[in-house]
Amino acid sequence: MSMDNREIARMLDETADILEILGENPFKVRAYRKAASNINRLETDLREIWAQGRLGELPGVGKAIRAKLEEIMTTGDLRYYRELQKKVPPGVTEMLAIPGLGPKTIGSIYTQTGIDSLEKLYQAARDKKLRELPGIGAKTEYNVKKGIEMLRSLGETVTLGTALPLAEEFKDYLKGYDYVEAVEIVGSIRRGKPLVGDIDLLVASNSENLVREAVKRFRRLREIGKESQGYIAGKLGLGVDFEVIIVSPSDFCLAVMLATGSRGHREKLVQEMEGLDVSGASTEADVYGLLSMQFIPPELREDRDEIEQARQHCLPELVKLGDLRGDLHIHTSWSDGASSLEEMVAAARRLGYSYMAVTEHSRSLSVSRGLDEERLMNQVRAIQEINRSLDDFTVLTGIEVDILKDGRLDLPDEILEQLDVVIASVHSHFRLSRQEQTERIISAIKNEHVDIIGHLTGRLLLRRPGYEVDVEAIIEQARKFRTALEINSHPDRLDISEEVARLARDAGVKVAINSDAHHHADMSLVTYGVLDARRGWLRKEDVINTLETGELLAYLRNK
DNA sequence: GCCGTTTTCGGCCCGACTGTTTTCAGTCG
Repeated sequence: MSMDNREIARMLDETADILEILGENPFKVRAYRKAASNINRLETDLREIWAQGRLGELPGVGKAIRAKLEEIMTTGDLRYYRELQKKVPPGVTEMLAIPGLGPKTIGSIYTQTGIDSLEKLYQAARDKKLRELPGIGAKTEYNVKKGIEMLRSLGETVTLGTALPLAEEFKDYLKGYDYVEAVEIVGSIRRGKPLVGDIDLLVASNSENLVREAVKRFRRLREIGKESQGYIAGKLGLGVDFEVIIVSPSDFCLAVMLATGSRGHREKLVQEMEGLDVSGASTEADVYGLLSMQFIPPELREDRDEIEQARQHCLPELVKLGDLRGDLHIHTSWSDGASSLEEMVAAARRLGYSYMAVTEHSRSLSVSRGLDEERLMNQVRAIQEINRSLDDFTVLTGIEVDILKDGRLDLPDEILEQLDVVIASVHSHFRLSRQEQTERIISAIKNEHVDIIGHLTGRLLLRRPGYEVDVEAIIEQARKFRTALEINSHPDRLDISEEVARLARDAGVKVAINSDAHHHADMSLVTYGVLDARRGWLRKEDVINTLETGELLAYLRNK
């Protein structure tokens, strides 16, 4: 079987997981993780790089990993990885997802008890057996139980960041056949939900048998599941389920609409359609038109009040990717970014931006090589130097300053006031009480130099819930002090969430859609942030980085 | 396991918190 970059990266990452549980040299573990993350971000197919004999040129790929990549290229598998899996079964590495439980503890549990699945671990925790092991007490046992319950509640979902690129590749593949008249991604992916259960594709074709055969030849296919007339389901690489529904071209438009959902939205539509002949409609807009409604963008079809608003023709005009004029949250190799300042500027210009703000971590975040005053001022001078050589692009100075435990900021006001953009973010003390956490963030909001609050809740999808904060109180203060909230676009974060985004909008609080890129390739992740914003009903005027350079600078100065 | 205009060997990201202990290992960002 052939694996794509992301599957190969996944295999290296899982190798790192196992090595970590086995107690291997942490630097070796990190080497595998680094190689995996670099491969994940490649824009070129690894196979192509291999064909050119250039695998060794990839950063983080030395002699040993190159040999493993070559084995994957030629055999489609990796013996080293299979051998490691025999020592540490997949059910054991899954335990790494439990918050507070790390490789050492997992290794010790597994070697001492042989527990090799989340299910068995849960039973052991419930039966109070875990606390009998050395180094594990009642508290850890309780956290294990809670952690597994949290993981269960997530169900069998994957992030949009995993599913969407795969869905698009599938769609493009099927579109290439001349007997396929149209393909559309439908279901929750089309609506831009941050977590999705599977990939749903709708195909318009008069040759449903040929389409099913084509599906079976898709290079990302892993297994075929149910199959029937006009329908085929199964599993793709990365373990993502899919369903393909094939309809005749004349039924396509209405079928797309119904299959896009959500269920609640669809049910209301069907009610509206009763007694109405919509068979002549060739676009979704036509159908909504026949129902005397505005076209409802898929991101809004969540059965909130979109149908009512569409009927009254007062749906907002949602912000679009093309509205973004710049990115206000960027890291470079000055702190923990993987790309140089120059590479990030080049990437921003390729995206057609007019500006970007360099916002490194501040000194308290020493893991990330956070900047102290001196290095920050050196960077400001470097940025001024770059700006002198650019006439159609502005690099803004900035910082992602740490909000300390007591709500003070990690850098003094005299420094912050010299910067164009100040983002304040929480990176520590996640377990404060809701009130303490809220007060801490509010004191950052009140600082006159703080322009944006970064990733407000710190949530990581499928990994950890956000910390407890009083969102309403924060929005109220953000409105009062004219501080914007960030939509952190990383598909694992999408923080603030669509719900909070809509609350912010309704309160008149501005939002910044940022990439938080640590690598030049990650600047394009704003597509996910834009989906989040659209699901939060945001318009262009709600988003500060849709402003032109001059307008933005004026806005920041008036803050 | 990777990397090198300080090095082909010896570094590589470190400090704080948590829960377990009773002086510290493990986890996290």
